[in-house]
Amino acid sequence: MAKPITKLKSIEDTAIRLFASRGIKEVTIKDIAKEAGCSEGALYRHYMGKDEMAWKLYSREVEKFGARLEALLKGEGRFSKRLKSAIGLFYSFFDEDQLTFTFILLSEYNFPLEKKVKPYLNPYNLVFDFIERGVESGKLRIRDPKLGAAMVLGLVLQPATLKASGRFYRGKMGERTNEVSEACLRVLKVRDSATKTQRHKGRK
Amino acid sequence: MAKPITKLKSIEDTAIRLFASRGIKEVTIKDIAKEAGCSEGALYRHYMGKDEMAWKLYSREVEKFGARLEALLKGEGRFSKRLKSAIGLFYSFFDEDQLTFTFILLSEYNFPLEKKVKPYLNPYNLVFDFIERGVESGKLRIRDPKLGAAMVLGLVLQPATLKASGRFYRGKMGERTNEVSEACLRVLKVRDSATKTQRHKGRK
Amino acid sequence: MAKPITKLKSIEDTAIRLFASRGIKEVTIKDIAKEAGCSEGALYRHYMGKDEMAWKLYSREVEKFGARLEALLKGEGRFSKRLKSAIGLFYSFFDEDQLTFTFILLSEYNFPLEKKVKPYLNPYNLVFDFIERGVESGKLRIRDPKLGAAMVLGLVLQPATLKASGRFYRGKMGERTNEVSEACLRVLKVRDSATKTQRHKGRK
Amino acid sequence: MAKPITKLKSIEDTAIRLFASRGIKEVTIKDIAKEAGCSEGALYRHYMGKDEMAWKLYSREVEKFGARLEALLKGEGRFSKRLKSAIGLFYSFFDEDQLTFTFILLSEYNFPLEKKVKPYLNPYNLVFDFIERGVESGKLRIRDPKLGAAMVLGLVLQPATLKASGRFYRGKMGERTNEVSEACLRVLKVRDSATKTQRHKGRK
DNA sequence: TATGAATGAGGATTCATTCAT
DNA sequence: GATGAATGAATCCTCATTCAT
Repeated sequence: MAKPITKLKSIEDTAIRLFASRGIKEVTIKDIAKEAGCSEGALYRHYMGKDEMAWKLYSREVEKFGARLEALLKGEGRFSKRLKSAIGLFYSFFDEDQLTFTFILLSEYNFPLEKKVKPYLNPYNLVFDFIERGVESGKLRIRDPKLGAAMVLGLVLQPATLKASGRFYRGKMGERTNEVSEACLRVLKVRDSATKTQRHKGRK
Repeated sequence: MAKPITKLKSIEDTAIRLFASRGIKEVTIKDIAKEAGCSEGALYRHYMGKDEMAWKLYSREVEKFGARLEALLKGEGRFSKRLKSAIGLFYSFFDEDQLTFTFILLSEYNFPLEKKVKPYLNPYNLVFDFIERGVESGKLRIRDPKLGAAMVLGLVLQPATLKASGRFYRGKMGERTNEVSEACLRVLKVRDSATKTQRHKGRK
Repeated sequence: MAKPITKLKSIEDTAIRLFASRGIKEVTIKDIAKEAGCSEGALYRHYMGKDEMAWKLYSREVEKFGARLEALLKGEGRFSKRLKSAIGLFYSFFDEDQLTFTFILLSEYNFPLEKKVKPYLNPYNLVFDFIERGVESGKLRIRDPKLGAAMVLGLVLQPATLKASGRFYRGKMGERTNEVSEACLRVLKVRDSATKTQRHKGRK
Repeated sequence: MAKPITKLKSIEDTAIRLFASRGIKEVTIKDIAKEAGCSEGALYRHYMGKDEMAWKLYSREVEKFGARLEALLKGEGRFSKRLKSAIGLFYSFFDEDQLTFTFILLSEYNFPLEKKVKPYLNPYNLVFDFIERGVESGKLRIRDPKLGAAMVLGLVLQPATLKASGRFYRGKMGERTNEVSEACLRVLKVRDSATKTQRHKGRK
């Protein structure tokens, strides 16, 4: 156990870090090899090429996150509670592994359209389903769940994007969970007791 | 005199179209030349190189939009009215020139950090200033204008991003202006008559 | 007309020469560029890659030769006369452009099977058709034209192959045209006056 | 003790098969290891490297065949009989182990010129010596034994080459031994009783 | 001993940019 | 000017061979 028998982890960590900070296209195999402390060819034992590596890392991380998100959104509890937990999950992911979060955020549109993560682990789909169920059950007074999901996702992610690019406050994103969650509830026109309470507090 | 103008326009239109659909990095000079119907060298008559071309087109379009946005956000009228006009501007830009809109959206993080559009025409700055003035004047009951601006921008842009990538309804974005505007007002906790009306309707 | 505006000819000549002497696989782009006096990238203006270049040169030369062969084999005159002319053509091709001849000989089995020269210019097909017509018209007393064509081709080409690899006499292949032609006539059991004369002479 | 022998055999069989179907250069160590069911490193236990392996396999097979050929060509019996046996040997080799035959045929020009099989087991040399002795003893009425050997070899091998590449009849090559042998006798202008009989039959 | 990850020296290819015509 | 062939540095990738485990 002294030495790892493979440099795969080092390669992957380095790749995610570089992809996050410079974008996939700007990172060369040479860069990764140099920073991972291995030869350029080592990469090809584990991946068919740079593009495949980028996609595999991206989909793996998205799906890993998607699995955690699914557990929260499909779990027990009031709508508003689950939503808040989900946003907490987004932001704790950001705070704990900003590189991976940023990698995901920035890479989304850098893959061919036919490449798709598993649909049932796709965060956008999960959020959409969650909101659609909320609309159908009458808990949300908005009309269009697709638009609602898009707005909520943008609302949640844009502050993180801004922070990732260094144009935001220094604190943890987790500290914003409450404010952002309440904004989401207002966007979605949620009616359950938590929201009412919220509004009362807001008014006083 | 018409001809050279036309040729440059053809190059720029082609470049924006290709950049929007494939990303700057994936587009070669040869691609642009072929589709614009000119030689590879012709491009260098107008721009110093591909990167400069991409940046000039990007900053020009962002600033052109920024100028229109500024006129609305700094204009007369109630906060809610101006916000709605601004969102209408975003979405009519999208509907009328989706390629350019997409080019801007996707290219934002593809330039070196030191490249910056003129700050007073930067849409994010304009939105931030607008919201900050709203907070300062007491029209918005949120605490952090930076967070508010980020949330609102994400809320507005994410539906457009989704539509640009083909994962949204077929209609015009302009049709969503009302819903999205109202969501923004709720996010920002605007207090002026328009919002109140909105809430009353919502409660009944 | 002072300078050629392209180095294509130089590249192609060099490529054929190197392919002939070392085999396609053993020749690198760098080798070709160096000997052709150009950069490595120059090649890619004219061909999509090394493999495509090799195939294009191969098929072009085979087809060029095939066209000359066709004119002889489908021309006027007795069977034996045309056969002899054809063999003369093979050997004068060898004597005049040994590099190209050798390139063709050695490269035949270095291409994927689905790559095919135009069938009506394929020398093997032309010889086969020629012999088949001879069999059908009763001029040849062999049974199987396919076998006959294969034997004749091998008989004609093997001496050239040997010579190309430096394991043969120094003289011109053209000097062997008569002996080889007569051997072919005997293999094919040709009956027309020329052959009979030949046999009489042989017996005395 | 059976196992290691079997493993080596599996590597060699696989190598010959892959070399025959794709050419030495196109086959990688990884390919061989995968198809032979062993590790990449295992190969280096038996050979110093890929090139050495290819050459050892080639020369071993050529010499094995050469030994059998020598026995026939230097054996007893009329010239024509021995020639026919030799051709039978070529074709039964082909029929019984087409992969090895093809490997030999296609690999001949893929080794450095200084690599040579043992001269007294080299099939070309054996055929040349055989024919030279025939010429010297007056059994063949051709002048140039080197040309004769080349013609005969080409005549015999070309049909096999064609068959190996799938462009020939389905039957066994062995069925062509008679026709090909007789063609060789005519090429070589053999005079011994067998030939005369042949000609008589041919004329009727 | 057997494995297969890693090496590293190339090799093919790309492509923004230059420049002779 | 306009053209597009050529440049050449950078990039991705290959693969025989080595070697730590």
